Amino acid sequence: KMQNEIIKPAKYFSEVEKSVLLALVEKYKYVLECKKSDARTIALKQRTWQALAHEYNSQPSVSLRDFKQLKKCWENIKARTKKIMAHERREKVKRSISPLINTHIVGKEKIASIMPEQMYFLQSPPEEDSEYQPDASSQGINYAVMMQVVLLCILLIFMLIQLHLTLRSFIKILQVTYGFSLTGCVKVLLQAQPPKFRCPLTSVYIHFSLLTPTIALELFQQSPRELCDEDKELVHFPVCEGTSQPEPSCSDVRIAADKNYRSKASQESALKKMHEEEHHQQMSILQLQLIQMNEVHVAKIQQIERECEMAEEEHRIKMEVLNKKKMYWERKLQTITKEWPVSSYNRPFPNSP
DNA sequence: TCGTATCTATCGCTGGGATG
DNA sequence: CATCCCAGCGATAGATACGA
Repeated sequence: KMQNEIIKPAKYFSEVEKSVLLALVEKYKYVLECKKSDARTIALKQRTWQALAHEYNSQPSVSLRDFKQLKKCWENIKARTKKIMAHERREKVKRSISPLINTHIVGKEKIASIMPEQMYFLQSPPEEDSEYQPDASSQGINYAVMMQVVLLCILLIFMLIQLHLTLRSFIKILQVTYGFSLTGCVKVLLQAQPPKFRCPLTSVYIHFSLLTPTIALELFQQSPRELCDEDKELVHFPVCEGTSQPEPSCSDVRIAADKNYRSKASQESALKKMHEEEHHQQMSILQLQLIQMNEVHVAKIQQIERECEMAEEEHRIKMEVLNKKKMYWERKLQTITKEWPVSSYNRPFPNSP
């Protein structure tokens, strides 16, 4: 009975045990929290959990747990965190947060950061716009961002209808003014302005404030005065007010366009200026694309490094097992040679009666 | 290629036991 | 006794295998 009590692990995970588990899950989160479920990924997850359990059990001051227990514990932690953060969000909406709830789970932001796509809609809304920083380190498809893209596309279609543009002419404008395709434009828009994901309207209107003068000149031949009014209408869309700071360059262009189109005499110089600005825009977009590419490559290298670490760990475990086996057989061989030296090979077998 | 069956991981809920 | 935690269970979704 005593032995059983010693071997039997503590029923509850202590804070130390939880922090050890959390650190290990954080370490392997790219495998464990991967949403893919094909045979290869599932097998990899299984092996990773086993490796994690091995690593966990080799830590001091933790009781022995198998990987299923650890996995379940992590699921419970996730579920609790989600529940609490959802509750917090509801409370925040009601503007009455209990301080007790806030401190209930220590490091819940850390837990949430391991599974950002699961927590996106449960996180508390930002206090100030400047505080909102999307997790740049999170990899894979962010479904929330995908939703924003879909919304953005719907919004674009509505705006096209509003401006009496056909899709074909809109794409042509994009090609003429920016020199790249519609998809490229949306992509750059999203990549260039991550803090504005929560306010797609702002981004769209900033872009349109750039586009509108060109639209008028190149396609519709409207009077600059009319266009200026239209532009102003777009720029003063209520959602933009106080939600986020517009890009300085965009703002400059907008102001420049606004001023220049008020006078017919300065139209040509304004055009030139516009083209210059557009050129600058193109260059900055290219720069952003380069930065993005750079980031992708760095992330890829980090991912490979992590995979290397895991492979090394797996290799180390295998080597340990093999060495133990080797030692076992060597010992056995020693025992046999002691009992049965080569000189006395015709002696009867020791265990035989 | 499509439809169906089977398997498995994940998630949410809940009962039972431990704890204060 | 209320609360919390662990672990079991059922529902669901996605992957895979297989036959028509």
